[in-house]
Amino acid sequence: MSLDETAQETPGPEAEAATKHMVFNAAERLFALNGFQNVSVRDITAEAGVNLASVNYHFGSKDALLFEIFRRRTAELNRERARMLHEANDRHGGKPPVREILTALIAPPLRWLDPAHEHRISLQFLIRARSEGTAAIREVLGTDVSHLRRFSDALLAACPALQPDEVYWRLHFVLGMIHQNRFMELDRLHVLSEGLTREDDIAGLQARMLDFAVKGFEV
Amino acid sequence: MSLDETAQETPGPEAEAATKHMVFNAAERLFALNGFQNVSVRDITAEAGVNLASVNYHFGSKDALLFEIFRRRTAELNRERARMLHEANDRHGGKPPVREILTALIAPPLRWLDPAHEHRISLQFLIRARSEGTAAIREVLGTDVSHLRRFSDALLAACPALQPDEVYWRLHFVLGMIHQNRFMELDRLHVLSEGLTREDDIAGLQARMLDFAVKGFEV
DNA sequence: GTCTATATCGAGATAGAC
DNA sequence: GTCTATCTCGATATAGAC
Repeated sequence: MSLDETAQETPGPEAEAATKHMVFNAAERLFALNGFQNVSVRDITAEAGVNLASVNYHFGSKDALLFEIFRRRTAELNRERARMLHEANDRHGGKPPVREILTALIAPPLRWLDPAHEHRISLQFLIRARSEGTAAIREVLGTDVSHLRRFSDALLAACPALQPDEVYWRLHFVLGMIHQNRFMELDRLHVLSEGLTREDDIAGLQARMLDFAVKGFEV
Repeated sequence: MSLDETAQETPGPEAEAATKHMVFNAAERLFALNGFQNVSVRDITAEAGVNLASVNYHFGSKDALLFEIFRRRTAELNRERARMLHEANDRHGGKPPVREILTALIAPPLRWLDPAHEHRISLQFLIRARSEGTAAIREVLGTDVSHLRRFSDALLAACPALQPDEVYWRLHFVLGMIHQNRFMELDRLHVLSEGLTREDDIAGLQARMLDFAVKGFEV
């Protein structure tokens, strides 16, 4: 009486949800690895082991599928970051130091990057969607900065000696460091360093990124 | 007796070269602004004001055209960087300090970013091609690290107190900062800072990036 | 060499049977 | 709800006229 088999043979609400999830996960994985335009609806449904029409039935269109993955993962990542920032606020009476703020910004995506983390591929998807995404995604990225503003405001408060534009620029630099964590760039680093860099040592990477970024905010 | 008109009406070797150049420039511009897959051969030839078949006649295929633009611009950028590194070597007896090395890495792409520079769009193209490019481009990027190695070697010599893997990671971070200079990211920064950041002040940006990066290499 | 017309292909979306 | 078969479109590439 395997639940899986039962679900597949007598499709009920669970089976519908299961199919939708399989499409979602297959699409995210393929988009992350090969890019949006290089992945066809046929690739996705084949990888998921479902019917060709599933994408349009469950999501409306390939574009809408991409957008829904982007929305969900962005919300998840931002939620983790916001929670860490909130906790840092609580610990420091509403005015956390730079290192704590940057930790809230950096730690969640790096946690996702861990080979043991279920969202390792989601981070690759998000970084890719950011540059290759559809017009709708670029729209959102370009105009909705409310999430980032929590961090820039915190940094402004933590760096009263700096000109505000300086703070924004340095935050911009840190974001560049975070976006550099695609498989492609990490592989290239591995080749360049001839294996010296241990890309799977996430704790070490986080410590290095934080040290680098925090130093950049000094003076 | 306009040379342009003559060239168009009696196509000679100059006209052929002119057509090829127009295709090259139109393609680079459209690829940089809209991405490779979103630009059709029809878009390119229409923008260039030439015949639809020109792309295949002069370059073989759309893929080959992309690769040729990538090759040419990469070579130009690397040449500028290598020259600056070479000059820094000359000024410091073969062992330049970190700031000079990072200047050689950062200054050329930032010069291209200047609105007054003829290669402003080429830099956008290069950053985009790096993430969205074809398999051939990713191949080159992933395996050919000879150009980067000149910089990592110089940094290793300039930072004897650091573990080599530390140096490679920090170089990786700086590359992330450089790749963050797409129009999209700069526009987003402009929105976030509510216009405080002056993205067209390239000298200021270079000073800020260098200060940030050099601090990151301290200790 | 250039251009028009077209061959060929693969994509996303969908109608209709079950 | 699911799946098969198909519609329709837009892409690259190319053959052949000039």
